[in-house]
Amino acid sequence: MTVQREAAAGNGARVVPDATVARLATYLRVLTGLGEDATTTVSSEELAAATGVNSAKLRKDLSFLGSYGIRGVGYDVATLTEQIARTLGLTVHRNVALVGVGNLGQALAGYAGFASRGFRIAALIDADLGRVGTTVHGVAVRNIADLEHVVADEKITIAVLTTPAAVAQDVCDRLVAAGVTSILNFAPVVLSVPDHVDVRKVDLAAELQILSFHENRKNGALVV
Amino acid sequence: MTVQREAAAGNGARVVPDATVARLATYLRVLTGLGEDATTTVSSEELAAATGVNSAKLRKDLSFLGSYGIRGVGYDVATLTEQIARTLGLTVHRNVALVGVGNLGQALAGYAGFASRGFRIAALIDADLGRVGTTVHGVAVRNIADLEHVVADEKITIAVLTTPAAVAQDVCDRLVAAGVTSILNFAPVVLSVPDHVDVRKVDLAAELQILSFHENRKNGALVV
DNA sequence: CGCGATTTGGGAAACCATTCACAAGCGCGT
DNA sequence: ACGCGCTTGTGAATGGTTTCCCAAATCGCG
Repeated sequence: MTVQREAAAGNGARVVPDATVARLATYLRVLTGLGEDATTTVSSEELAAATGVNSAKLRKDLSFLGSYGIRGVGYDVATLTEQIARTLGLTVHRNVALVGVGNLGQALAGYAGFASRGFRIAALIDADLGRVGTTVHGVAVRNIADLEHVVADEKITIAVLTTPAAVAQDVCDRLVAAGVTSILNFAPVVLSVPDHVDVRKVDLAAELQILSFHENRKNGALVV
Repeated sequence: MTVQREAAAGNGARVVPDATVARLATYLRVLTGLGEDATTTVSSEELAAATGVNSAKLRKDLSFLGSYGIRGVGYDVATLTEQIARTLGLTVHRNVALVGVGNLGQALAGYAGFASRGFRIAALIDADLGRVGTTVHGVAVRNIADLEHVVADEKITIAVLTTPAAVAQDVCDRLVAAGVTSILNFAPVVLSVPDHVDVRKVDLAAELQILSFHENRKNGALVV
């Protein structure tokens, strides 16, 4: 049975939908919390409540990873945690470079959530010579002139971009040329990159604007 | 013509799809940039290229706001900018409270992108008495004990939550009780709120995990 | 003043994601 | 050993989003 899913996968490719991937991280966080209590199994209903999704959606999401639940019982917390981590590629260690050590960059460099979930900020890079050579949260700030060396030496494939908007595309191009294949972009610009590079954008002002839209709707409904 | 859209809108309600709203902020940013050059009109093709979307999608997005384009010509930059701003509710001034003045909170408090797009950080709130009374980026840090007063006095409806995960739900409850109806949550927890409150979550570690998934896919394809 | 080049707006089709609904599987109690 | 209650996994239905495509509108030019 289930002929088409395997078939569509081709040589081992695309099976987990994007929307599912985006939720796996949340499931993983909640599961990790459950693992610290001595909880050994969860039902889809419980996990769904804790992660704020519908239980059918959760089951469908988990079914993309394989069949790790037990009918009548639920999911084993340890097994499920491991499978999600494996799917997300968190079993191999990933070094991350952060470029642009301004306010936001410094805050992210010290963000405990990165370290606690297996991402090591292996390099900080900045163009401001006043900052180069200083140490932020235990990591030395390197000169952007050495970007290519740093990326190669530390075997970095993921970069966090917190530079000013004006230089973001330039820095992005250099990162890509140096071998980076995933970029988390906080600069308010649309980066253009080759197909093999993934970019995720976090636009803080946009988030507030989206909230503003909904505020507007709430009030607008009253006014007429 | 177009009977059902108006009808579905009821007393002036829901017409712009969520996916569209999320992109409007990007369009607005690019348009603002164009306005500063002396560009007076853009075609959907040009604007689409600059914002990294498909031109058909862009036209459909804009058509939800009304019919502000001119066939054969394009969109007037000034008009379109204004219409998007109006749709997003950016014509009225919005005061924002930021709760949790740690590393990330301080960085966000100073984030130029908020101020430049019409959001004023009207209040900083923290529980650490060592921080209360200090000034960060020109705004005094208030005691969390006064949260309710601050929210009421400053007429705040939008809050940014950058507290530790452990207290996020408590703080959220108090914000909601005090009248906040939109929350931008950076704490890695799923907040539960009443229906009339909107929450948007920014999960920085999740973003890296999603990138990690794609890194994994890229390599996985090579290995087998 | 009419024609061709251009570009919007939107109907319709294709695609993806969510939700529903239930058969199949599992463990426990008897 | 067997049935009962519980929970998964997944087809099918639904809903939302994107893409395709082209008629209709506008401008500039001869």
